[in-house]
Amino acid sequence: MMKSASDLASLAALLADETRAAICLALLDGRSWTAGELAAHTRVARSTATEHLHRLVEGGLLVERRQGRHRYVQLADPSVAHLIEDLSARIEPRQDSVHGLRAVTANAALRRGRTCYDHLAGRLGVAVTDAMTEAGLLDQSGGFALTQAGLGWLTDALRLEPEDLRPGKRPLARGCLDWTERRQHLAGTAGAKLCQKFFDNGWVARVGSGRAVRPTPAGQAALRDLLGLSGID
Amino acid sequence: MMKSASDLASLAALLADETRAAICLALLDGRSWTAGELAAHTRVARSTATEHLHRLVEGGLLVERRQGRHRYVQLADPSVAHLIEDLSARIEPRQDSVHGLRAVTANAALRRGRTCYDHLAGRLGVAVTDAMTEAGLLDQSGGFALTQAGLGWLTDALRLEPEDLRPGKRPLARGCLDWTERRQHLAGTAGAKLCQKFFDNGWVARVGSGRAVRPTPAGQAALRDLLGLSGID
DNA sequence: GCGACCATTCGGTACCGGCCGAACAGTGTC
DNA sequence: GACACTGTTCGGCCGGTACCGAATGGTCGC
Repeated sequence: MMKSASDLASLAALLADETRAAICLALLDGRSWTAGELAAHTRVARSTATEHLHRLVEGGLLVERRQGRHRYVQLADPSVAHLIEDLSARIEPRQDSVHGLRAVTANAALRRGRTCYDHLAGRLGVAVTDAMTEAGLLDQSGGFALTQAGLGWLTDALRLEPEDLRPGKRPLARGCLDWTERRQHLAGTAGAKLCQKFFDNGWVARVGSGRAVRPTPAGQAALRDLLGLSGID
Repeated sequence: MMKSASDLASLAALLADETRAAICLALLDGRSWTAGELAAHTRVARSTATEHLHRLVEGGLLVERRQGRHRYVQLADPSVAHLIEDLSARIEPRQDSVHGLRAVTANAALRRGRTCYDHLAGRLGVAVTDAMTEAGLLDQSGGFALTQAGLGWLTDALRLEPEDLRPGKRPLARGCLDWTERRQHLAGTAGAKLCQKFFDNGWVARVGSGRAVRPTPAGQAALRDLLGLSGID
């Protein structure tokens, strides 16, 4: 019993450093970054970034892929992303008075819509989730689960493959608490597949180089037709 | 954006110390402990424990209640318990070859059944969850949620108050990953109320002074009658 | 009031860990 | 092969912090 206290502490220690925390937050976009990119992003020397990545990989939070002279890292697992999001959601909802026009517009874009590792978040993610609940596709009254109608909708209307929607190790549907909206949105396997389909169909597109996304005109039409959502930008 | 990295790091830093981690794990039993008890439990000087408790309260993980010359602390919130359980679940499932008879029997008792902050866990908690799923009271196929039948069962068969089962800030039903069974069990408001009812009815009783619980004879009969569960000890 | 007891504050010490720069190794390019 | 570039290793510096013991402040029981 006492042993697991030190395990818990070691795990928490991985995120207890500002630079490592910034690295993990950057990787929340679900993509692979090189060590150099992360060093530049966190404004530390490359040697320092190397050491951090070593610890994070050692601790199982990240996985690496060597390719030529590059070292790509990404989050090990959707559950890691979930963990980091959960921790972020606990942070006091402070009034972040970020100064500078670029920061403000970037923040506004993120609030409007973004990816949260592999699913949609921000106002867009919450709007989709709410519309699905309204339509009886999602049940939030007794927890957070897809209904039978919801499963059918994903395969019929959205043309997802049924074998992609089997409950496996990862839960099919999960609520993920949004740190800007303070509301739940759809995560889990279904949330990931839905997000991927939105990208494949050209319904959403990335804004800039970060995690921000916004619906395309075709996407706005699809949201209106499929979920009765209008006025989503 | 860069700002929240330091927030995340500060939050993680609270759990990144072995003594503070041990304190939080001890408080997972849901009860209030005094500063002195925690100091003895973690084998540090009282002055050291005081400093740790100060930081944990400051960081919002714990709340304190002064009463006479005692200072009682407990976890601030069910979501804190959830967070700590989530982190613990990520810890490598190592073969804990704990030596000594007392440690072995204590561990066996914990594996059999225990409370996880405010709901049932261990083999007992998983067995109840599985039986409820089997009976169509709980839906794990599309997520983790109570069915309409499940809600009715809680009020009719278990005589829980309907007003206690309204979806509020805390989700009604949530899956909580067990670190011994590696399986989900019922948590959230419904899990807490169900656990409380089990105690009130004398169906389960604590074993020793820790978190371990086991069903009473009356509890075994109730589990058989209500859920068709037999052979639970 | 006096003595137990719980908790807190305050120096002081020791150690861990983040950071950098410089040197070095591996990889791709001209 | 020379060069540029990415990433790694190593030594050294520095700040933060976990820890303790002794002294102090409250609170309860006699």
